Amino acid sequence: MRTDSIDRPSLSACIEVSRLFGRLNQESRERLLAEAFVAFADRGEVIWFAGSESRFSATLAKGYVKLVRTAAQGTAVTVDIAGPGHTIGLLAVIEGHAYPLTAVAVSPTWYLKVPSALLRSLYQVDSALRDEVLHTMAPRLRRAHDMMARLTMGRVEQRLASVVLLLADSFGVRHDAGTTVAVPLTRSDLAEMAGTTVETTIRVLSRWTKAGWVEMRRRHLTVLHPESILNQSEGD
Amino acid sequence: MRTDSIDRPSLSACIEVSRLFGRLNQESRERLLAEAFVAFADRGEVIWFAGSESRFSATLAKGYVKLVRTAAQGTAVTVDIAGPGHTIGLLAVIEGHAYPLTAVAVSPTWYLKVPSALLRSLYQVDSALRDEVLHTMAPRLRRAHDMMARLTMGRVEQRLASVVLLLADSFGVRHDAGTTVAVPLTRSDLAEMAGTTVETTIRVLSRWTKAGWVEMRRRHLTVLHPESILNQSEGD
DNA sequence: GCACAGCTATGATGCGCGTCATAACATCGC
DNA sequence: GCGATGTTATGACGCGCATCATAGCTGTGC
Repeated sequence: MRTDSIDRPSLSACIEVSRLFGRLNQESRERLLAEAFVAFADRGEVIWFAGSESRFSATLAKGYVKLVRTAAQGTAVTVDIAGPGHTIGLLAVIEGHAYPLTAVAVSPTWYLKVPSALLRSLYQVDSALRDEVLHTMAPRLRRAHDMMARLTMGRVEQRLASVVLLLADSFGVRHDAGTTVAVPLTRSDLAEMAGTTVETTIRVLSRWTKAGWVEMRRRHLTVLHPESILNQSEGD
Repeated sequence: MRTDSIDRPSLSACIEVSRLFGRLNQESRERLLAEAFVAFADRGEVIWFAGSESRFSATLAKGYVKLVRTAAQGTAVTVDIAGPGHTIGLLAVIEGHAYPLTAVAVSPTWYLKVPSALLRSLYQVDSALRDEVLHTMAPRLRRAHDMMARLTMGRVEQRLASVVLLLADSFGVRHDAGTTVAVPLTRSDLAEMAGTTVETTIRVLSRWTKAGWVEMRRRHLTVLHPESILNQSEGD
């Protein structure tokens, strides 16, 4: 089933949800409305490839995007995930570099496509935007360092736990029983993030399911006992 | 042997080598000269702990500092290394957060200590400084993503190779025979960066030494055949 | 309905590397 | 000089997890 264009958000809706463009001054905002446009990427579709010239940034309105680093031999590692409100490709565009990472939609995604020239000129003019850029970079750097630390040390089970909890933290929807990760991820996606294989990921997740710590339907993961999945490996 | 205070660099020398403060306007520069001061940290000394309130940033003049994340159980992971010209603690100070990482000197280090209040006020006033901050963050984020990818995938031997080559690239001194890493690192430091144990690191390095790919004296590592140490694991 | 692709699941096998020894050196302080 | 501490080095053992193989399951297109 294809996502209908009925879901298509308006230009201004895209700007609204954005942390980056949300507080733009009137003039900048109008330029954005005039020159930026809304685009769509289906699940699995590549928005841009690592190494290609940066022509635009993408501000996500609906859906989720994984940022992937592909190694020489073909193994791919997901180093970050972006959701609604996030802007990706920002640094590459502003600094005029090629995209360092490949961006792939993990769910049907609507996003605001801002041409490089426009973004750069807005960046020059609007000092509020400049501050916002820094504010969006800081947590990303911190997340990256955090994940680096968690990934380099310890058991695979711990690493998976870290990944799952980070996801629940960043994109979780809390309800009575637990927290459901809003991003629709396959075991393969999770494996790619934790730096392990699909098989091991499946094994660990079924173990957790049997223990009643998580629940999984389709591509949606619900964390019931965060402490348990974290401690199992630490304590033991 | 303690590093003598004879080596102590002047305030202006510290500012000179800095990428961040190098192009400051006259007024900002004078404030810096008036309110910042030079400090020293011996090898192994902690400059600040993760989680503590950020009171100052540090601009390195001589020596090297590792940025470490310490996990709950005590295992430490080095997520970044800074050398002369680099400024650390920047984001924490500007955003008014606690330091996210622990900073430890890996060699006798002289640095410029810039109080938070001063840095923040300079940041507000001087727009050139603001741009520089972004320029210094971008490569760090890229490096972090790069290392994340390399660390999550593959053999320990590859990961060590990545770490060593990154070091040679960032802090290498080229000469006829090869590239010598300027940072004095122990096997334990390298292990901490590659996410492995000291023993394995030693084994791998002796293997490389026997193959004639690297040379090591004291804490100084020289890379002779970069391609070999990278390919051994990939190709095989 | 059927076929096909993508995802989930489970079991057998082997080896990479973490863990636990033990010891030779180097470096520093006294 | 001496011992204390940190660093480098090597060997034995065993488990965790990647790899390979196989199969049930779910959704999508014809």
